[in-house]
Amino acid sequence: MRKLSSKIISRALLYVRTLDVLIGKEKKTVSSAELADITGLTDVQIRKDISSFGKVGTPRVGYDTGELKKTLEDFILHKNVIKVALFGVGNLGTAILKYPGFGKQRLTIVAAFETNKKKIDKLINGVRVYALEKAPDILKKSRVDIGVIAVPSEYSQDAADLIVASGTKSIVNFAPVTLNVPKEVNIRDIDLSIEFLAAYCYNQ
Amino acid sequence: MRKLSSKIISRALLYVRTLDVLIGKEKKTVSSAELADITGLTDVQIRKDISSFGKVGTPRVGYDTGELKKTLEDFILHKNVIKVALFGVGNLGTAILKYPGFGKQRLTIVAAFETNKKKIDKLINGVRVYALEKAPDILKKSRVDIGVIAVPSEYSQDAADLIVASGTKSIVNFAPVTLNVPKEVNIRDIDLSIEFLAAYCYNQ
DNA sequence: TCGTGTGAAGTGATTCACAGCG
DNA sequence: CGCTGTGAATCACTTCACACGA
Repeated sequence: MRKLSSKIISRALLYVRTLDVLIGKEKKTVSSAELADITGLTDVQIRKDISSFGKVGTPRVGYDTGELKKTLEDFILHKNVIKVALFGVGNLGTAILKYPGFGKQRLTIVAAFETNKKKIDKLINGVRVYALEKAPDILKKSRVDIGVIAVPSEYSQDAADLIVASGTKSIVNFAPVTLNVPKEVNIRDIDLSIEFLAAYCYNQ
Repeated sequence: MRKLSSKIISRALLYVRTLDVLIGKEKKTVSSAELADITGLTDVQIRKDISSFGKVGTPRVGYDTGELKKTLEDFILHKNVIKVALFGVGNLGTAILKYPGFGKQRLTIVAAFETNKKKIDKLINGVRVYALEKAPDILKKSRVDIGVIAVPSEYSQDAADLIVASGTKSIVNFAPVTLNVPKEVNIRDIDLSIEFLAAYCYNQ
């Protein structure tokens, strides 16, 4: 199996999200043109993407919504539960803990880590907040798939080091800092300032 | 002037962020190789990007940090203050209001809108929270550059409609929904579930 | 005929290789 | 030399055009 590009993966996840809505509406089949209409992409691109996961469409009918969703999820996720560990329970971290969308997408936050004593040992939306020092132990026990960094910039590299040391190979970084990690670790940077400005600049 | 791609813009903003740090450290000049080392990109790409904004480097010395930052900012931002209006003051919206990074990047949140009466008229981090119904009036008065959608999915299209009606041409959307807007409006979607899963999938 | 699947063509982005300049 | 700037080549992605199957 060849490595899928980051772009195809993001679109595939968008298809899964869309199919989820359609399935909720009891829609049994969907054409690439309908998916294109909902997602804002083109029908050809959607067919091309889907074909790279193995063919599942029926000419003149389209795709079976449930089957397509399962095909995509199985192909790109491989497992039923993706475990997340969160570093930093400030405003953004708390927002992530309370984010309602994760359940549907097989995502579970298994632990959060903080240095602020007032927050340690609290339970937020069912997730336990631990002292940062407990991270190595806890990460060793429950192998997590993704480490999320929502700590202040000064501590973001420390958080990254903890995540890397635990063997986790994927990081989502909200700190406006470029982190140093081994090349086998994948980082997805989300710098809110850059995202906002990029949205604006693109139209200038 | 030709239209810059979204990718170049994001990288340029990353250079600005990096230059900001270097300037804070009193560094006067920087080479493309150093920038490459800090940002994780290649030196050639950085030179190519910079050259598309007009040449400013000196052979054997590199770029003047202050001058380069100014060139990039002036070229892509065009103005000194980028105004943001926020829709939704839930967990994520509050995190955005309290996000410390905006000041440095010429971003200012000028108003927030909510339906929850308990939050209306409050001041969060210096930003006034208004009833959603006030949005058309307020947006008309203070022309904002970016509308940020952090409301529950069900109301995200309504928020988008208000933003579009006000004449704002850039939207950052955190709701896991594909919004319908005229083609001259640029939307940047940030679906946390998709971002998290994409970070994970890319390594599988 | 309608909608899928896909090789081929086209477009856009990145990397290479090297010219130019202090 | 060391570092920038850039045409040329390569690579990646998207769109086109059309074959095929129910």
